[in-house]
Amino acid sequence: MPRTKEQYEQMRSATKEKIQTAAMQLFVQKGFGSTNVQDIADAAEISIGLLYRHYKSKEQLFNELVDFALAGMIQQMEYFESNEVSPKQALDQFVHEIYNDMRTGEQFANLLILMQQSFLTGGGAAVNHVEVTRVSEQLFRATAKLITRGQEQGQFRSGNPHEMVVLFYSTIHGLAAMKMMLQHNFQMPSPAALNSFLYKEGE
Amino acid sequence: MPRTKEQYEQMRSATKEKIQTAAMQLFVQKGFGSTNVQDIADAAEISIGLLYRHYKSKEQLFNELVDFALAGMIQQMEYFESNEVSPKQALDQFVHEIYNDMRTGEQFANLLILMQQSFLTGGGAAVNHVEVTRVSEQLFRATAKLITRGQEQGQFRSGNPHEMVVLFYSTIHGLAAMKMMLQHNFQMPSPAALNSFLYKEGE
DNA sequence: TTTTATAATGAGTAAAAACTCACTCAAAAA
DNA sequence: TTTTTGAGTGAGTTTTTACTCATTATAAAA
Repeated sequence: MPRTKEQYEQMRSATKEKIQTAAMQLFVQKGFGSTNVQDIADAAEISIGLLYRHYKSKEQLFNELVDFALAGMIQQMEYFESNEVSPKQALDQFVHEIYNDMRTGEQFANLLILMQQSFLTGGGAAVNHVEVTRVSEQLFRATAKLITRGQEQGQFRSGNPHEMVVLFYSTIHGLAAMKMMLQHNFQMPSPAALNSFLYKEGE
Repeated sequence: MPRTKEQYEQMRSATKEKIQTAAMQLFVQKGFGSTNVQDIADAAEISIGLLYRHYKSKEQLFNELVDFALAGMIQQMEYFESNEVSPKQALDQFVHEIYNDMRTGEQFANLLILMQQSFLTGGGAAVNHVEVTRVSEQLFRATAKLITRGQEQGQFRSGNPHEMVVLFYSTIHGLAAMKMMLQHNFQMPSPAALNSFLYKEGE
């Protein structure tokens, strides 16, 4: 006699999405500690009570968002490890995706900032922190292998692959931070500039 | 009959420094919102009361630390504008300082992270935010001029100077963030790698 | 119109955190 | 030994914020 299972399911997932969107925005904008649940509820246009029907704590909500970022990293890592395309193609694609996303939106930048915040958040009490570190290391290793292969094939500059990986992700992460700070004054550098330090001149 | 002015002054500045050191550490480590004044007082080995004799609020303390970072940026900017050395020398020196600081300590990285946090902190209520943006823009402009001069003198790669500046500072900032995240797993890339995208091959 | 299952509400509560203030402490000189 | 002055204290107060729960709203079907 009441609504169907599917209807309820649809309602729930709709509000969950509103919460996630609002929370992501606010956590990135103000930080975990300076964001309060009332703000999140207001931004999502729901009541605090409803927020707590979906997440048992502010921390759990934050963790779920971090998990999205982790899932994205794992997916990227798996693609790098699949060897479907050449190292240069793989990194060009990756940089291109980032470029497009960061020019037109902020999805990607937000996930990176959130990831960084997961290291601040409690100092120990919060978050799976360990999981984040583990996945990051995996992605770094996968990317280093890619670079090594690229060097063997002769398209990439020589240099310590691990060092190059750190520099690569630092640059991307730094761009996300700059975008957040400079807002509309931020001008995304071209993909070519972004990975020029990886490739030999002219490649 | 009590202590001299100088003695009191010395006592005050000693505790002030303890507060600043502790606060810097904690703000960078846990973020403004997740750091509480009790923690800061404990880390500085003083009472909360004494902390409030030096700073009228947690926010004011944070702002003073941000001001240190701003002062550093202004100093750097003035050096860039003084034209005491060639563009390449100026940037090489700068990168070298960063390299040394980030290999052996965390002073520099901490200031950058703090700067980023000044954008999160209240979302508007807190911090001089506007001041930070203004000084950043000034430093960016000064650095862009330096790059332009370097290009005219033929040592620098061609490319949009503003774009190169954004990439340059993004990379540095990203390295600071990486250092904070990876902790002892972080391996600082060499100065040569760091600014290779600025210079022509072989310069 | 009534029943029913679950979404949605928000005042209320408890815990945490920012901040105050009446007091003690320390050491130099009278 | 006493006086003086400002540093230093931390229990206590106020404010903020995370979280609860008794209650209401909704819409499909009987």
